[in-house]
Amino acid sequence: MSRARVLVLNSALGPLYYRVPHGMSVEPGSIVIAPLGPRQLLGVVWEPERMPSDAEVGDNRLRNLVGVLPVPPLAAPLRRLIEWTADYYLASPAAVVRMALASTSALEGSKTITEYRATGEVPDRLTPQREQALERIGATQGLIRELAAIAEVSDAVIRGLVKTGALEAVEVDIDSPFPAPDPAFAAPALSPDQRAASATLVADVLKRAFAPTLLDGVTGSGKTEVYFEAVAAAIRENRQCLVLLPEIALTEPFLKRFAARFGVQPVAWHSGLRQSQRRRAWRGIASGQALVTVGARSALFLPYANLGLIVVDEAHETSFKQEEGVHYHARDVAVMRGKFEQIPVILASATPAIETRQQVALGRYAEVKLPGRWGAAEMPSITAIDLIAEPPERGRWIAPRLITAMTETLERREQVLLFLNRRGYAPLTLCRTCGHRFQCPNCTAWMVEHRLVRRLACHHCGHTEPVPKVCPECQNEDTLAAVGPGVERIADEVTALFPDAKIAVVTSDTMWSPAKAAEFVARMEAHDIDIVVGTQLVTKGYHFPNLTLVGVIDADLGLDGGDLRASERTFQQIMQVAGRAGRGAKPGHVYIQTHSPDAAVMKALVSGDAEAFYAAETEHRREAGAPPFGRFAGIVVSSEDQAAALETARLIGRAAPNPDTLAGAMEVYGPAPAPLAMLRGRHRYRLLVHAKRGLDVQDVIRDWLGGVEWPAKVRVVVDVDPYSFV
DNA sequence: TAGGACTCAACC
DNA sequence: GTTGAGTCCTAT
Repeated sequence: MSRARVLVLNSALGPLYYRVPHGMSVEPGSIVIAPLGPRQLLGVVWEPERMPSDAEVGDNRLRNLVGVLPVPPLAAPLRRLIEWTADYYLASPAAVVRMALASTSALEGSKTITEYRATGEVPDRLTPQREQALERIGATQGLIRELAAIAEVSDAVIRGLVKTGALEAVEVDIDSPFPAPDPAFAAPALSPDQRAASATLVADVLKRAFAPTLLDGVTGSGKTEVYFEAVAAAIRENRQCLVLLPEIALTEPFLKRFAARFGVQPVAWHSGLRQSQRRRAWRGIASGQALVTVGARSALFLPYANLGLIVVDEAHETSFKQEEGVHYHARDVAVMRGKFEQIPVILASATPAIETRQQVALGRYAEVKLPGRWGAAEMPSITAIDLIAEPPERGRWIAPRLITAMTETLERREQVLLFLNRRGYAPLTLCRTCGHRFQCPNCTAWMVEHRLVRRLACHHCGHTEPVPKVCPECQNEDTLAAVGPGVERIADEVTALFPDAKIAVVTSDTMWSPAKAAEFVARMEAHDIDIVVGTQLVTKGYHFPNLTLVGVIDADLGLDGGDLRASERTFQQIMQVAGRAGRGAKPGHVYIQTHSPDAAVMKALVSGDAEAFYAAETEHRREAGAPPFGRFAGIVVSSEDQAAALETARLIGRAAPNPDTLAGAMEVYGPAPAPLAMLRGRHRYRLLVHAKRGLDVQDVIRDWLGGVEWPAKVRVVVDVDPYSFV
């Protein structure tokens, strides 16, 4: 009897055995429908020897597989990636497989619709409507509805023409193929530096071997043009490319840029796709027809038929770390996929993460450097404004020196960007009379006032409520006071300062779709905006030659919180936003407002001495045994029932392996209330595991948690290599 | 005594 | 994760 090991899409279950009925044939990777209890689930056939299994199940207990889906089996490299990801991030393989099978509709096979086209026959009875229809339709092929619209006649006229034989039905696949990018469409004139860099990357593509490379160059140095040459090389070889971007908001400008270089847009993959778009993209990717995919991190697990290159753009971005479900880091998983697929992986960044720089230092990743900015553009000057020595007016946030610079910039008819990484009007709202603060009912977080929509919003769970007229505590009217600045408040201040300037606020609240992003770009290019006030959404990927002044409202914002990467992140973020200034022929200027101009990170920004800053940061990490020299893992215990969460957290803490048995290679801190002690109505406690490099932390944690039992209402989540210490 | 809230074990 | 079975409890 033929049996198959199947990984069913059920996160709580390991692989199960099924009987393969007569006439059905499966192989490892086949996507199947498997019965499970009263239900039917998707599953993937797996090599029996590759997944740890429970006791063997006798033949008599096996149920028949229901069917095999008409799509290519998941290839071995992807199966290895799924195993590695599940293993490394302590997630269930099923949860990872789910990301690969991201479109259920695509798995059902091809679907056709009926379109119609003219046969050339003329009907016996040629009414004026019929004549008009045939004339206007010409050689067009389309749905009845579409043809009727073109011909400006009713559907009935078209159907009549079908009946007479003047139009004929054609079955068309609903998933039309993606147009092929043309590697020669608009090949740019590269600088000698760019040419040298791209030659290395192109050679890697042609070698068809695993080759991770850091593509390191300042903002505006033309990294995209350089890796586009590697993409072009892969296209010529008829192999697929994946370009990962840290945010959906960056997709739109990237699509345009890609189309300008290759003549057509690449396939986009992100969470905002419609079901039909997702289906078409998945099928194009799985068949190998879609040659270039640009996407968010979830594009990493798709079943590319013929992958030849992965590019991770803005590779230092922390948003590549998934913070829900499977807590994977897309940059690291991209490198692993490259290893399993035996293809090059390019990590492009102006401010590479210390982890990545360390891999280069160890010789595991190659490095390709681009020295200066492209063409005539110079790096912008960076000046710190000491907010203690030169404070803004009371209740204002923009210091006089920055206001002067803005005035001068606007007089030159150039554009200004003010950066503040805080959405809404003010981060805290309180009652002036009784001191009541508005807190989210579900989270340990203040409600943030959003004046544009006149609501208070929690940025963690999405809870919103109208701004009340009276204080809910003391019932006094009109006593609410906004504390601290958000982008909306800065926009108000700018309006007061420059009443004639055209101002745009750009945050995820105002730029929530690719269409909105496109609109913003168009307005910037048309100089329909003088001053942009934005969050980190505007710090990446955009190229506005007329933008010459950048003001960082609160450079200290990212430094508090005691995060191990706080300084590095601040440096990266400010370098990134500074990189928006002076990308054309005109020089750029950057002012960073700070309370601590003597902090190492501020000095590094002003002096431009990134190497010294990185060296010092790296040394700190080494001394602290922090990544990449040591490892962390978070264990977050949460429940709606606070007592149950605390109880379980303590139980897990008590069950922690004795440090002596691990020869001091691992320490456990906590449990302590997580910094966000309540999130989405769940109380949270956290344990932090700190391990030396070389210890198999995952294995230790698996053993440890495997020996502890907790009630079903308590959730325990392990975050390997955490980025968020919330 | 029907129905609801809850726990528990099995799912191949 | 989801389901059905089993248990206890309570409103009628």
